[in-house]
Amino acid sequence: MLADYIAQMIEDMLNEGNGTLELQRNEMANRLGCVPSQISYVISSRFTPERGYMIESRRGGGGCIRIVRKQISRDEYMMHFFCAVGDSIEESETEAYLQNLYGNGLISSREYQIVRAATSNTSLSGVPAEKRNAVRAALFKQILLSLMSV
Amino acid sequence: MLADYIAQMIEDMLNEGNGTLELQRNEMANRLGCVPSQISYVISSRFTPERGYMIESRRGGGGCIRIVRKQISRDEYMMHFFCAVGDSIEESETEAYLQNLYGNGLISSREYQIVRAATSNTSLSGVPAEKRNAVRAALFKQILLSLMSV
DNA sequence: TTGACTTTGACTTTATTTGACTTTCATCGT
DNA sequence: ACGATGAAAGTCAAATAAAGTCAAAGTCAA
Repeated sequence: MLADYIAQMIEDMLNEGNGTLELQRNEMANRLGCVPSQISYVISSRFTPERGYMIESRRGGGGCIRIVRKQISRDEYMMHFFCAVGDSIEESETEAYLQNLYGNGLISSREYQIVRAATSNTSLSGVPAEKRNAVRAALFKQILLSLMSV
Repeated sequence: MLADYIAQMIEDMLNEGNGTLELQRNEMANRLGCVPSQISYVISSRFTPERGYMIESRRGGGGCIRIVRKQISRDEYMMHFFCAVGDSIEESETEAYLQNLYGNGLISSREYQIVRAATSNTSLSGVPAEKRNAVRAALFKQILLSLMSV
C-alpha cells in the first residue's frame, strides 16, 4: 500500500534528520509518481499530534511541510517530571528540570522564561525561607499539571 | 527562496547597525540581481509594525529606505500592567489581568494556563494566608518582567 | 454488504516573482 | 528663483509556485 510506504519513507527521513524534516509536497509526490494530496493524506492520518508529531507548513513559492517528532508522548513526560519533583525543591534544581523541558521542545523559550521567573527565589522572597522550597515544589507541580494536554 | 534570503540579509544588517538600517532599494536589488519591487515585497511582508519594525522612506535622488526595529510597544504595555499590580493582589484580580493580556494577544493560551496555575491559591497554599497576596504580586510582577523583550 | 481506509483530482488559498506605470524629490541650467 | 530632468521609491496586477480542502471513487476485510 502506497500510504504505508510513504509513511515509512517519512519515518526514515525523520531518523536521518534526527527528529525533524522538511519536505516539499509536490516534489515528493513527483518522485513517487503519486498525486500531491496523497502526501497530505499520509501526514494527516499518520503523523498526528496524538502520536507525537508536530506539523507546520508554508504555501506559495518555496513552500514546504515541516514535521517534528517528539520523543515521548507529552503527558507521559510531564508526569515523569511531576513525580520527580517531590514536595520540596531548590531553585537550581528547578532550573535543571526546566532546561530539560525546553531542550525537549515541551515548552517554548517564553514559557521557559515565565516558569523560571515564577519559581525564582526573587519571586518567593516574601515566603519564609524554611517554607520556600516546599512552596516552589507546589508551584512547579501545579504548572506542570497545567501544561498537560494543552 | 529569494525573499527569505533578502529578509535574512536585512536582519543581519539591522544587527550590525544595532537596530537601525538605511538601504537603497535599487542599489540592493542590483547587487542581488532582482527587481527593486522584490525588496519592497520583502519589507512589506516581513518587516511590519506588528512584528516590531518601523519603516520610513524617501523617494527621489539619494532616496532610501529606513528600517528601525523596536520592541517597545509590547514592553510598554507590559510595563503598564507591571505598575498596575502594586504590592498585593487577589487571585481573582490576577485572573482579570491575565484575561486582558490573553485577549490582547500578548500571551498565548498555554502561557495563560501557566501563569494562572502559578498565581493560584492552590499553588500558594503553603504561604501563610496573610502573606499570600503580597507573594502573588511579587510573583506576577516577576513574570511580567520575564515577558518583556523576549 | 457495509464501513473504514486509500487513492485521485478538481478547485481554493496563500506566497513569491516580475515588470509596467506612478509619484516624489534633488539638482542643474537659465 | 524656477522649471526641466533624472533618480529614486511606491503601487499594483499578472504570472507562477506551492500547499490545503474536499468529495467522489476505489479497495479490502469483517
